[in-house]
Amino acid sequence: MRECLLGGGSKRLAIITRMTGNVRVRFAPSPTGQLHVGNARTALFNWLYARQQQGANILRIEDTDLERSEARYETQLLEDLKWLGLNWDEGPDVGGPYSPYRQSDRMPIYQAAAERLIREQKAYYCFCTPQELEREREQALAEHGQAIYSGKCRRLEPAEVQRRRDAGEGAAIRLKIPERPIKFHDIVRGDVEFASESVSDPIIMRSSGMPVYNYVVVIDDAEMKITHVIRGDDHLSNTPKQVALYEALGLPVPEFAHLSTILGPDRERLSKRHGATSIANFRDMGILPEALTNYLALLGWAPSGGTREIFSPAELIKEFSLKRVTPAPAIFDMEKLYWLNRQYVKQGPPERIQQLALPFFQKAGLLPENPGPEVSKWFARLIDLLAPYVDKLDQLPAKASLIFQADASAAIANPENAEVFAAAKTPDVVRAFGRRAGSEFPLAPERFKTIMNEVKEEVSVKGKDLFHPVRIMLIGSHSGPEFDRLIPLLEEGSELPLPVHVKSVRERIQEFMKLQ
RNA sequence: GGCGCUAUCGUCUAGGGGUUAGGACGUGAGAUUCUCAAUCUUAAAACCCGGGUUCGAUUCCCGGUAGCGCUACCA
Repeated sequence: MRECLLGGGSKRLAIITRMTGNVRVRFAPSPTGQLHVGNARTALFNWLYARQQQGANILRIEDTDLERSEARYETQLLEDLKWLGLNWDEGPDVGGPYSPYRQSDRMPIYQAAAERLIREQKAYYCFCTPQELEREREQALAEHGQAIYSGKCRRLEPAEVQRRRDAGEGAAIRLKIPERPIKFHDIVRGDVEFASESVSDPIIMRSSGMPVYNYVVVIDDAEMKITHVIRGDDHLSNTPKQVALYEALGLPVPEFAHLSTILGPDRERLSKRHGATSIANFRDMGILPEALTNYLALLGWAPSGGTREIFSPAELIKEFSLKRVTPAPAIFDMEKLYWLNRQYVKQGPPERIQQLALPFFQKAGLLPENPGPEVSKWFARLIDLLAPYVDKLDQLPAKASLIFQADASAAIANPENAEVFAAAKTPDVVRAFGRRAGSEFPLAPERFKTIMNEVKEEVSVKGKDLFHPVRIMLIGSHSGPEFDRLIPLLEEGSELPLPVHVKSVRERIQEFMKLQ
């Protein structure tokens, strides 16, 4: 498709865009740090809309801030997006009909457009120095409370401009903001209007020749034929300047959809100090990408009816609607994300969960780098047993300590077990069970049941008083999974070539009895 | 300070001129289980305040308040 699109010429392209409904959206991150949930949600909404409308999703890298942009962040960004399952049709890595897709590679385009605006007298050179501007701003603020550029250089005679330019005086380029209200439509917020007096003539080119964000974003969106600008609402106040730019350029203004901010529990904009906020953090915790996209979709959007919560990416594409996006800021609720993740861990295809869980065990040194089929089969059952106990995959190795770690003396010393040891019949149960099961290997679940019945008769205990001491002997705690599933795992694990030896039931009992 | 955006349970939200204001997370209680987790049932929990419009506002309008954003030769 891509080849035919590139090779087929503009006629072909026109046909394809018509077929695809013409919707073109973009996600335009700056490679200045980790991809963070707020931006990921913007990326998700763009992707959902593009896929639903069968339009194009474009990835553009906004790296005009050379000081803060780093190539490694760009690489990471692409990886994080892919991990989330958000793909793109045009971008710096895959190219596309509007290449290049990295702003630092598009400087001549910005330069040419700025020169055109100057020529058409829609923009002008501004010779004011930063110090002057600072002084003016303070004065304006004191006088009428508005820090608006005076427009001093706007009124300069052409001859003087020419003279100062020729003399080599540095100048930035400013756009003329028209003297009428600037209106635009926002899909999330409705009609928005800004009075002209509240919008300053913005600098579009710095005196260094580097273009400014609010300018390049418009040039790029226009050049790339973006039809819907879906982005964070921190850009809402910038939008009138951008609309004025589209108009000055004589280009169609796109539809806007400004998404509300995601806040931390303290109602402050979500940031690093709130803990895990980057996509990489969530991946490392063992949050599934589909759980994260599901949660993010629910932050600021709800299906009509508002009762369903669990949506696969395909279902989101089907149900999503920009018109149903809520304008109010939302607080990020880690607990709900965990709950959603648990649903995916429990209901997801077991092979997928095992595959995602494996690295956590390898990192903990509990499983080999290349587990053979025997080990894999055993591991699959281990995950099956443990999955209902966790919210996120990184909790799995700790939960598995009941399999991998058996420490009889720690079990005896653990204050949580004190109550069980204090029970009158506990020593009898330990002795009776130890005598019978301590020499058997492998212990079959049916045999275990028989033994438990015998112990029950001999000591005349039942329920907790019977089961708790036995469980402590086997896994060091009075609570844990049911024996039917646990015991075979221990017995089989003890014969497997694992980096950490899994003790069999017999070994566990013998160690425990020694300490009695 | 100015400009803009926002306002339903603690949180995410549905709804909308007349509703027992619905769902989910979390919390409490109960059921189940030898136990824990999971699961199921159940309870408590909300329309920011003041005016207007209206027979009737939580819903529409205006104002206030609060929160957030922008107010850079950052993005």
